[in-house]
Amino acid sequence: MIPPKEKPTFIEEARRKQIIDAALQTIAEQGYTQTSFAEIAKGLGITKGLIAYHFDGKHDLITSAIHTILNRQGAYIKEQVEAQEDAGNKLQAYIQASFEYIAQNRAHFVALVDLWGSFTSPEEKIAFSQTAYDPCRAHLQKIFRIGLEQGEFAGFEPQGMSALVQGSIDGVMLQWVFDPQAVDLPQASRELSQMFVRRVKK
Amino acid sequence: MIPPKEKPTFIEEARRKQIIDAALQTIAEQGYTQTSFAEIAKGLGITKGLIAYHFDGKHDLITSAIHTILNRQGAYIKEQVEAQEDAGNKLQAYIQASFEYIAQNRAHFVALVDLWGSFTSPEEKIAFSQTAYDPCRAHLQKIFRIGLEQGEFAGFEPQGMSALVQGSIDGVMLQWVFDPQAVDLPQASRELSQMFVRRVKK
Amino acid sequence: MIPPKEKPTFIEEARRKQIIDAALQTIAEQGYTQTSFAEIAKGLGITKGLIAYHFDGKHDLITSAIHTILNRQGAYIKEQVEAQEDAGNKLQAYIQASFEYIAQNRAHFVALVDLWGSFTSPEEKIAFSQTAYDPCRAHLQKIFRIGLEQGEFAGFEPQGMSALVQGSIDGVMLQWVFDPQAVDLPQASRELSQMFVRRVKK
Amino acid sequence: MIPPKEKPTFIEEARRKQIIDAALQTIAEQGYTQTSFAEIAKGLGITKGLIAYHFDGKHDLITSAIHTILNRQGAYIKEQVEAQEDAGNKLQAYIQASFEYIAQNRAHFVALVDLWGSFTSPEEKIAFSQTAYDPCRAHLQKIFRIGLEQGEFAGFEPQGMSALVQGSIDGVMLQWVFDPQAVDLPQASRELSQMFVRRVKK
DNA sequence: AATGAATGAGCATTCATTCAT
DNA sequence: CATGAATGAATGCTCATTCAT
Repeated sequence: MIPPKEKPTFIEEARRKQIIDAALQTIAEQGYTQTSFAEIAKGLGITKGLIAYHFDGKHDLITSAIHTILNRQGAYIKEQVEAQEDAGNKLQAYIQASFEYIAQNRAHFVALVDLWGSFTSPEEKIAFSQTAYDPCRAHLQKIFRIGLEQGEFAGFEPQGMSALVQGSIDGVMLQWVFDPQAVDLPQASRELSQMFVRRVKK
Repeated sequence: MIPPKEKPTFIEEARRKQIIDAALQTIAEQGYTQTSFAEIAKGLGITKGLIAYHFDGKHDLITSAIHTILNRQGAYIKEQVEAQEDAGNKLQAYIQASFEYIAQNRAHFVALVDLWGSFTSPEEKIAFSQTAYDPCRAHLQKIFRIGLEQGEFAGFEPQGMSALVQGSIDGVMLQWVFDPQAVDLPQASRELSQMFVRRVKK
Repeated sequence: MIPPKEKPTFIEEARRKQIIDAALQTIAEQGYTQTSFAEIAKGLGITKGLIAYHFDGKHDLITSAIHTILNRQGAYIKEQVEAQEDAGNKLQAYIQASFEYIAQNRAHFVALVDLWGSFTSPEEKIAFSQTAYDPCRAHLQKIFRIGLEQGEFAGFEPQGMSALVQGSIDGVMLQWVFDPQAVDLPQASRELSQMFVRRVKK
Repeated sequence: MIPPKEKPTFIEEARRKQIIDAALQTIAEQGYTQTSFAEIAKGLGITKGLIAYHFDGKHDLITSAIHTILNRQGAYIKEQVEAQEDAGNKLQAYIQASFEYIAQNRAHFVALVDLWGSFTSPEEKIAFSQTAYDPCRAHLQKIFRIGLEQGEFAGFEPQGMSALVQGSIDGVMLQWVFDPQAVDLPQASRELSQMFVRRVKK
């Protein structure tokens, strides 16, 4: 009897992480369409067969890579937000942490933007959208609800506002990802957090 | 004397437009990486050789498609902005026209997002960024300068603010492009234009 | 009733000649495999459709081009040989005229060498061989027979010797065609004609 | 430290040799322009992808094939020449070995002639010319210098004479390659070696 | 006589994937 | 675990050829 799912060994996990990081770097440098298994393998000094061995096809690798990026960023933001007590400071922390993480991991976001192109069907795109945006918007809504409940915020609708905040962060980030000289990121971070904090506060 | 560039014939222009539109539709439906000459040709009932005949390679087709999208949107926004007299209304018109055009041409923007993935080198990405963003940010800056000169606006720096406004529009649009049910576009349009108009007015 | 073969009009002949010359130049410059109808047409300022109109396919154009080269060279050599009275001088004239013509029309022979590659089947290759070599060897044999009959030449077999003379000319020419600096053509011409005249004379 | 070039495995080398031989045979039979990866693969019962796997593009395959031909012939000639003691016999051995090798490997030279057509730019042609001719002419010059130093040869200039000898061999070979019935190869071999030996001897 | 739009077959090349070792 | 040989489908692109105008 073959067990259907062995728990991954240590070396297995290490390899996967190593391959994902190499993939992200290659995608950031050369673009998704130019990133083949062979290209990733070359950068690691392994063979492309080994990548196929550790991942269940290209789709699995890409999906894992995306989750890695989003999880790391999500964890960083969560940490910063939880360090703040009141809702206004939490919102400010959310926005500024988002920009901070992006600024320190530009390659990840260059890759992420490219990876959007790896989804073909509308269903995949919607699934990716939910993976990427839903946790973010849900986090923002939670902050908004805390503020509203505690009487610190007022006069807006949490769901719509979460899309606005997240969108503003992403849109500004995008310009910077494409051309770092086009946007002054710290300034944009300050301005956006001020604007939105003012907007939602009583 | 041989003229270096004959003016294109009527049928030439019609075919190019037809192929570009088909390409945009196919990209929107199936994604850039799945969009081959064969796929586009199949949808049009022509051969892929004909596409190669009318375009100087895939890069030319993609570039032409991008310019088509951006030019059409730019023209629409310009028209709406110029219909307004004072700077505040111009800014509001810019934001709302951006969303209106996107709402009516979702496929174009689904395609546009995918086409980001068609650029491989950092140089190409920066070039694309400038093609896409520079005219938009320049237009916004012009509006801001008018408002500042006429004493209608005050207390901000036009260059940074233009990146913020454009980024907020794009980021919100992006969520809607990926999943139309995730964002209430008209509400986002109103909210954003109010926020930014308030921010820049004296 | 449609007449099977109209006699070619003046403009028809002029066009064919013009196209053949352009084809030879393009082949010499860019190689046979890089020489498309479109390339030839571009150099002439006409369309590739017109080439197809005047020639019965690519094979016809190539064949015509080869005949043009060989006829021109053959006529020049014949003229030089006939200007000489005795067989030894005729042989010398043949060899030196061969080199002279080649030296003044290098592009034609660059093209000719490339055109060998246009024949696919062994039958075509043999046919080309006969077209190219038979008249030359026949001409040489005629000179040899004159010399033998008049008692000027002796001690060899005309058929084999004609292949040797023609081969020596062609082989030396070939090195010069590939790299003009590799061979001193006038010196080779003198040396070869001296060697062969001595060999066949009594 | 990563070694820049691993030594090829046994199977790798065997495949390369197999593919090169099949390529030469196909080129000889059908001509260079008709010889596609698909055609070569079909003859071997493998896929064209495998050819692309073992060779770095068509240019690499062609270059390897040419070197294979020239190296094999060069080795054979060298062996025959070195078996002779004095310069006159070395020269005779060179000429006769050249013809012998050609006679036994006609397909290789049919292919070689066709492969001239695979070079497009003048630079490539000159490079090929040097690859093909320089070692041959250098070998001949070495023989000539030995003869001159030992007082066996006299009255000629080694460089020019080497081009003449090589050219005569190639030109006669060419007629035979195109049409084996057009030339009596053994007779030509004897005649040429006699003529040149007489010419260079004191 | 000449054009240019259109075709369709063919090309080298790329690449995720499979699998015996 | 890891390799490297092998596959086969797909891709962008070229080009001689056809034909209505």
